[in-house]
Amino acid sequence: MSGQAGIAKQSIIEAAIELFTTKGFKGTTIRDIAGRARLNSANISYYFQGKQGLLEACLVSFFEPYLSLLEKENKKVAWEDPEICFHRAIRKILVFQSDHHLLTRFVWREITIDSQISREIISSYLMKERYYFKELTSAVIGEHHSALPVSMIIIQLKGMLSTPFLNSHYISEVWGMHPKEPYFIEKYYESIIDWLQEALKVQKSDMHADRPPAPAIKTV
Amino acid sequence: MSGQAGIAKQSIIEAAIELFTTKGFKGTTIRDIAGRARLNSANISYYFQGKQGLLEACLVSFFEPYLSLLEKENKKVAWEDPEICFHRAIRKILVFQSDHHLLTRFVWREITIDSQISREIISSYLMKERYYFKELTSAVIGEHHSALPVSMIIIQLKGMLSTPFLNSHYISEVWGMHPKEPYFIEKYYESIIDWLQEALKVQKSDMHADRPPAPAIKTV
Amino acid sequence: MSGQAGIAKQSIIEAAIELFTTKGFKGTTIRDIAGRARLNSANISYYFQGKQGLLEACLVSFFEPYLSLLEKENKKVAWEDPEICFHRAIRKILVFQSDHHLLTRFVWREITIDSQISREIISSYLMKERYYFKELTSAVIGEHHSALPVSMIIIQLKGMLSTPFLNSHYISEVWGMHPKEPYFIEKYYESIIDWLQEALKVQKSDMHADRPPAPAIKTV
Amino acid sequence: MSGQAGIAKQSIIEAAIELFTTKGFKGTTIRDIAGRARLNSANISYYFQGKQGLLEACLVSFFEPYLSLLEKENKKVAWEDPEICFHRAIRKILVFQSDHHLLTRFVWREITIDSQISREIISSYLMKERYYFKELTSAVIGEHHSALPVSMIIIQLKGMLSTPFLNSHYISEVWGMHPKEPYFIEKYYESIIDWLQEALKVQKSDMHADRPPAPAIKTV
DNA sequence: GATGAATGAGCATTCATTCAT
DNA sequence: AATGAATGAATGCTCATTCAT
Repeated sequence: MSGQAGIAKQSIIEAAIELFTTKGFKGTTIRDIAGRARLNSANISYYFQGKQGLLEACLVSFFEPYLSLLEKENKKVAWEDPEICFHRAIRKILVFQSDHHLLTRFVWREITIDSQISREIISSYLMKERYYFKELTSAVIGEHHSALPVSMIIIQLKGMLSTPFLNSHYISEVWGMHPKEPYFIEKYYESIIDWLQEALKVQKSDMHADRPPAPAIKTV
Repeated sequence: MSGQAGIAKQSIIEAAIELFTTKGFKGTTIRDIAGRARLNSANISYYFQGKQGLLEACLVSFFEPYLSLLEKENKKVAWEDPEICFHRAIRKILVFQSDHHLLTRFVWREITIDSQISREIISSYLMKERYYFKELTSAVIGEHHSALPVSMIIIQLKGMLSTPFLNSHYISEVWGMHPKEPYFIEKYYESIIDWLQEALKVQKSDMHADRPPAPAIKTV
Repeated sequence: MSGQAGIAKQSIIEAAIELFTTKGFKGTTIRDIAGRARLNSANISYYFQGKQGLLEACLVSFFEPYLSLLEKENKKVAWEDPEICFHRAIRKILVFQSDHHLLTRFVWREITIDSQISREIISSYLMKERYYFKELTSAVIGEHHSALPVSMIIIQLKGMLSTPFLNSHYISEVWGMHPKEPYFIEKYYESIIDWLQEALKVQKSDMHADRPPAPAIKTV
Repeated sequence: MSGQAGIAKQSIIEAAIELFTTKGFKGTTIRDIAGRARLNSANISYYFQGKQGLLEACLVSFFEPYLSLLEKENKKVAWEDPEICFHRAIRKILVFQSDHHLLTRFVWREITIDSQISREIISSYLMKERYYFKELTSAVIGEHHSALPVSMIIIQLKGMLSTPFLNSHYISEVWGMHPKEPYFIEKYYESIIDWLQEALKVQKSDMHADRPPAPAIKTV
């Protein structure tokens, strides 16, 4: 019984992720979802207490394993080389996102909309994510100064991790392959590590000594 | 008359950008927009031939100056140092996006939704963007090989340029400032240049000779 | 088995009466009822062949004992003082309605709605009620004329008998007690009898000889 | 313009009253109403902010003139014979209810349902009604005791005034005429006055001296 | 006999759009 | 040019009912 219902719930979530991703949350009707899941639309309200509940279920199905993954790597720092842990965390995140590339695109896009998402839920998830990134970074650089300030590293890292999934069309055009393909993930992982090693490099002197001055442009 | 109408059109676009950004395109009603612009909602259909037309007007108001900017820097490569041009282009893009941070967030988010946007328009804009980025990159590295493949550079650059605007909440939390503030833009510009210089470095030998092997993780 | 089922049926009816009374028939869902009766909602369709059947069961549970009561008093007229019988009938009706004050409120309200009730059932019940009232009245006044025409007596009596239950909030406010309380029923019974005795008084001459003329008001 | 809209609003209210009365509030769909008013159903939300708003408009359209009528007669007590005022008030109420017999049936029925009506609105209207009835009664009996306690007079009066409209089918059967017909209203008015004069009769001794004892019936 | 899953019809409501003025 | 009234399609949701277990 609960097994039967579980299958229905799962098929609804899968249909929802696909449609939410391609058409947006607001652009998807529960009839669309029900049609794709080959169920009656009333079941969505029945199982998830409404469209909003379904959205939250989708978000949870992304954030729970995502943060659990980050937490796990964070704990290993205590007895393993922090840099190895950090690299492995990045790799696992890429693989996880690749395995759930639709959901990933949907989540990182939809949280940029103020409404329609219970901000409290999202805020707490993002706070945890930031915390884990910061801890991993700190563990690597220790007492030293890195080439980039920690806050900048975190922001850029976050951008790098989500970019392929938010710009999948772009990547298809440039690479002729979908961002979920293992080969792309592998290459992309390598390029992030390259950047990260450079960014985390311990500094001895003034960090921007030999950079040419920025061209002057006036802000409006 | 056309002056009066021009003012009305402009105030509609401004209201639309604000609301589209915070509530999403589908989540915004034309009555919301009309209310904020202090106009009757029938005017929107009147001026823009419907909500869809308003959306396209917003996109055009972003992409036209954005691509014009890129094109201009691209032309200068003929008689100026390509690297200077590239850096200046990056700087101008950041400043432009900062000046129109709401619109920027809206555009880079909304184009990840398949529906509701005339794909032809978007595709051609993005194709041009890619072309300019590729030309600038090629102009810098010339015949040589860079540390990163050109396609990877372009993807990461694109991610870096949009990340602060797509994750403005995140940046507020980490930096205690909004991504539109000049100080942030300045620092962020510097960090992109650092990364770009590293990425464009001309290679003599195998690029990944001394990187530790990636930890093995099986993809599902 | 039928004992078990009987208990279930009874608990459903009790829950239904309570909810139908406070929320109306249409305003009550069978899940509400099932929830209150601590049963699965499918049982209601099972036991009563649908919500409509449950409604009819409720109506029957009111009208059967109500009319049986009236019939009984009507029969006694053959060998007892008709006036005593009439008074006793009124008393019993008040007590019966007091004992089932929720059901009473529900029934007298719901039959004023044309739809949703099998009119035939209701009509035949009300016809019987009218018949008994008329017989009782006739038995008391015999060949004579009463102060009020019989038809008027019946209508006002009907109004008086149902008023306290249809206006229970009103009575709570005025009396500080619920219309189901014995003290109120007692006083109310007395006032009806006072009115009835006056109304049934045998007339010798023109019945309205000394009433002041009604103030003239034009009907729209 | 506002004239046009006024006509639409009025036709909606008229259709609503008719349908609410015969089918109940919950049993009436806004499409029913819109269909009868020959308008699109969206107009109802447009004009009345939803079905609930339409309900409230109907209630207000009953209670405002009803209470205004009562208030007016109440004021006249200062310089006219209170009994005349009371009788005239009763007459006007009957005429008003007769002129709006559907609305009357609907209102006096629907307020017996707890839900779906903003209780605060109703409560304040009923409180005023009670107050006016009490004032009129007190003005007539002055310092003396009436045959019936004031609270009992008010409750019975209320019942008498609403009974014909709540039991219109009943009256049709008994009288062969509809309760809205002037002849019925006239006769009914007379019978109320008869009862009222008896009830308000000033008492000299114990009021129930010669009434036969009530037959004993045990309450369950 | 009793239950939870599943359904389809129907609900109030929203919304972009049209149109007469 | 500009507006308020009016519309119809579509949406999320509710609910009585059915059915397999």
